[in-house]
Amino acid sequence: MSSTRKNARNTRQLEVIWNVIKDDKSHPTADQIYDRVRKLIPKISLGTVYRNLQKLVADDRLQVLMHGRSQHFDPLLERHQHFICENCDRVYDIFFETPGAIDSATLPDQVFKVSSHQLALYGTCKNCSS
Amino acid sequence: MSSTRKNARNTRQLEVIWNVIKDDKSHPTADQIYDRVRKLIPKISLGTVYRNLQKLVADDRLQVLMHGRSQHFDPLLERHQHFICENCDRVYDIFFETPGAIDSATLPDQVFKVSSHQLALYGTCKNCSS
DNA sequence: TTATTTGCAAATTGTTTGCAACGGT
DNA sequence: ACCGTTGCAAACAATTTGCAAATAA
Repeated sequence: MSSTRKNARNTRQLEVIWNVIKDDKSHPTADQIYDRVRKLIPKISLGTVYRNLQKLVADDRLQVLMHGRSQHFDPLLERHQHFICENCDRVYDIFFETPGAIDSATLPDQVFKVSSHQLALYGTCKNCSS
Repeated sequence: MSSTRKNARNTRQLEVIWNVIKDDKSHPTADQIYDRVRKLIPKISLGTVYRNLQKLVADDRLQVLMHGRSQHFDPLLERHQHFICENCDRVYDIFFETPGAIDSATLPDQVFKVSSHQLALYGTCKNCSS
C-alpha cells in the first residue's frame, strides 16, 4: 500500500495531490483537495484523490485529523496539537508542550498500554471573534 | 429543542432511551443504543433514537465523543478524558488531571479564545493485550 | 385541542469499492 | 507485457429530514 513499497508507481495524480497539500497549513478535507487538484487535472476523480491521500498517510507523509464527520489532512508531522474554531471549523496548529506525564501513564490502572495521545483545544479564532 | 424547554414532552421513547444509557460506561453508538431500546420498544425507529439523543445532548444530560466516523454517547458529565483502544475501539473513561495551563492559554498567540479542550489517549486495552 | 413527537422512508454526507480501460516501468 | 492506478458509477455507513399519523399536555 505504501508508495515506498515495491511496485508503487509515480503518477501525475499522486504528484499533483502532494504538491497541493505539502505546504498547506489549513488542514483541508478530501473535498477541498479535490477542488484544488481539479484545476490542474480536470478529469481526476474524487476516488483517486481519496486513494492517493490514503497512500500518503500510509507512507507517513500526511497525518489525518478527524473533525466532525470528516477527515482533515495535515502535512505537518512533528508532534503538535490543534485548535479548532467552533464557529468556522478552521483548524490551527498549536505547538503546545503536552506534559510528558501523559505518556508515562500515571494512569488509574496499569491495564492499558498508551501508544499516543491527542489534545484538541476548542474555542473561537481570531477571524471569528471580531 | 431542549426537554427542559417549554412544551417539551415526556415520551416513553425518551424515557426508555435515557434509562438505557444513564448508567452506561461503555460509550455506545446510536446504533448500539437503538438495538437495546428495540428490545423494550420493538417498533421504535432509528430516527427517533437519534432525535432523542440530540435532545439529551442539548439538555446536557449526555456528552458526545466522536471516534472514527461515529458518535459515542457518554452520560458522565464531569470533566474526564478518554482512552480509546486501537484494537477493539472500546472507549474507557480516564480521570486524568489535565494541566490548568491548557485553559489559561499559554498559547503561541493571544488570537484564540479557548473554551474547552479534549485529551484522548490511544493504545491497547487490557482485554486486547492478552 | 393542538403542537410536539413518532415511524417510516427517502435524502444527505463523507468515504470506499468493483471493474474495465489506462499507463508506468 | 505486466500489474498498479485511474475514472466512473454504484455501494456504504452514519446521520438527518419530510411528512402524515399518533399522542402528551
